[in-house]
Amino acid sequence: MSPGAQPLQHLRERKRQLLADHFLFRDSPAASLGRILDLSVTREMADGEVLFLKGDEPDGLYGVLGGRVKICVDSGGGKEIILNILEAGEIFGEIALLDGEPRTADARAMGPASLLLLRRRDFLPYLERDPQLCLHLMTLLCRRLRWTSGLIEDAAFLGLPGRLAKRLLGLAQASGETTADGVAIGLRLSQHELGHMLGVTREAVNKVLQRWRRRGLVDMDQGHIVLRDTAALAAIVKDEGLG
Amino acid sequence: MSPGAQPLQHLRERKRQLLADHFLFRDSPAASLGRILDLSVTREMADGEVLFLKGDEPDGLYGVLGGRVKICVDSGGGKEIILNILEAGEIFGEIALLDGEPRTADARAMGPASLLLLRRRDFLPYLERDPQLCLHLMTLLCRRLRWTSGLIEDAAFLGLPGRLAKRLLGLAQASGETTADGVAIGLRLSQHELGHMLGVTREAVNKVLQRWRRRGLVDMDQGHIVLRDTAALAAIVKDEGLG
DNA sequence: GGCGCGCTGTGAAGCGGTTCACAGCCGGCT
DNA sequence: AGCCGGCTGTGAACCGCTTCACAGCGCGCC
Repeated sequence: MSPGAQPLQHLRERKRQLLADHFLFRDSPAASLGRILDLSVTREMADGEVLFLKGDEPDGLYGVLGGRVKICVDSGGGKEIILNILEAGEIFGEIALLDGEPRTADARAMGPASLLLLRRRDFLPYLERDPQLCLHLMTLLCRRLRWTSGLIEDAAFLGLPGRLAKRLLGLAQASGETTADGVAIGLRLSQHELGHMLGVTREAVNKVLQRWRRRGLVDMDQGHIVLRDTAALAAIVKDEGLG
Repeated sequence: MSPGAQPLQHLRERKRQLLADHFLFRDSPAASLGRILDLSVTREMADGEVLFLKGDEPDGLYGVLGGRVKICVDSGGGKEIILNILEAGEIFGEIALLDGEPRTADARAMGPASLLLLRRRDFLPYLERDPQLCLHLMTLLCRRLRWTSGLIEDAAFLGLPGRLAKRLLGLAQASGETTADGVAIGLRLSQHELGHMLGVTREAVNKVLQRWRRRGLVDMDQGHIVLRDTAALAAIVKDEGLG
């Protein structure tokens, strides 16, 4: 169980698992997977360490072997928005991989993390000869596009309570565990970070959560949030949706 | 010059031009282009006519032969956001083409328009055997992704004046003509539509524009907007960016 | 232990944009 | 001509979120 103490064979096996389990490489034969694996590099990151910054020249495609990575953008004046938080098993960085333009956002480790890197110059030539993989990559891009369009819609149509409820429900689905009291969100997120995800201040998030706690919709315990009434939260999203 | 009176040869030629000029098919040999052309269908639209709605099953990839098409989303309660306005020569609808999921937004004609349609079932098999085209399609998706990420950033970091200035400068670049007074925006957009592009009300747009007109930054004349001082507008964008 | 720091909780004041209400203007239609 | 509908211009009231200010709490670190 103790990470870092594993021999090299295990590392390669972890990398293989990551790729094999991801839908990008679902249809790749074992031989191709092996060749891709040979091209891959690993990188260990400390808490808060920067992987790349917006504007950087792209290096390649990343996969999360362990830990979490935050994708975010900073305005000059201290403001920040968190576009996404990626967990083990997820792959990111496709945009700059494919078009070779500078990165569109920052990536930093949240807590220690270990990553897999497929360098652009190694991977691209490979990609050109694998139409199946191309198609999967396009599906991935489509997913991202649907996700970002969704964010734009939500920002335009929902108020803070609606967006917060929607996000909490999403987090619960992605990493929640159901208990007697309701669904506990696995991720430990500060209210500050929640605010950054929604484009509002920490205080605004707090006030909504407090209101909901008094009404019994949620519960908070040292940073962990428990959704006690997911139906009511879903209703808040829906109500605000109709203007 | 009179459209609609053209013989069929000219129509096919217009379609060929659209495809050949678009960067998606830049590297396609003439033969492939001909075959794709054979698969394509045209469609004439009246002002305001609906091409498809959010949630519809996808039919295929569209190209604008003439006129303009508005890509937008409606909330239940009358609110609307305009995600994009596409002009002749542009191609859209790739997301649903590629992943086969329901459409993410509505598309309607702004004024009469004529379109080209490549049906999904005809085009997809073709695509699978053309890795070069796949790569270009991915580049297109990347561009869209960069565009939508930009919208999210702007919404989070800029106030209304910043977003408006940025959008006007963008429109000027895309369809502006430089005159003695400054850059006139070719597109005739109502303030209502401008508001929908920025996620604010028509009144808010008006008040900002009036302020700028009094300061000599812009001029308005029956719906046409002239940017008289693009440098000052760019400065507004930049200033708010570090806020 | 005690100190400091980062997170949480809360209220007061301010502001940006909405909503509502109304007036003028232009173009199209009859 | 006269009317009507859609766009523009403008002010007043309202509201949601920000900003600022401060207090408490838990945890790690010296």
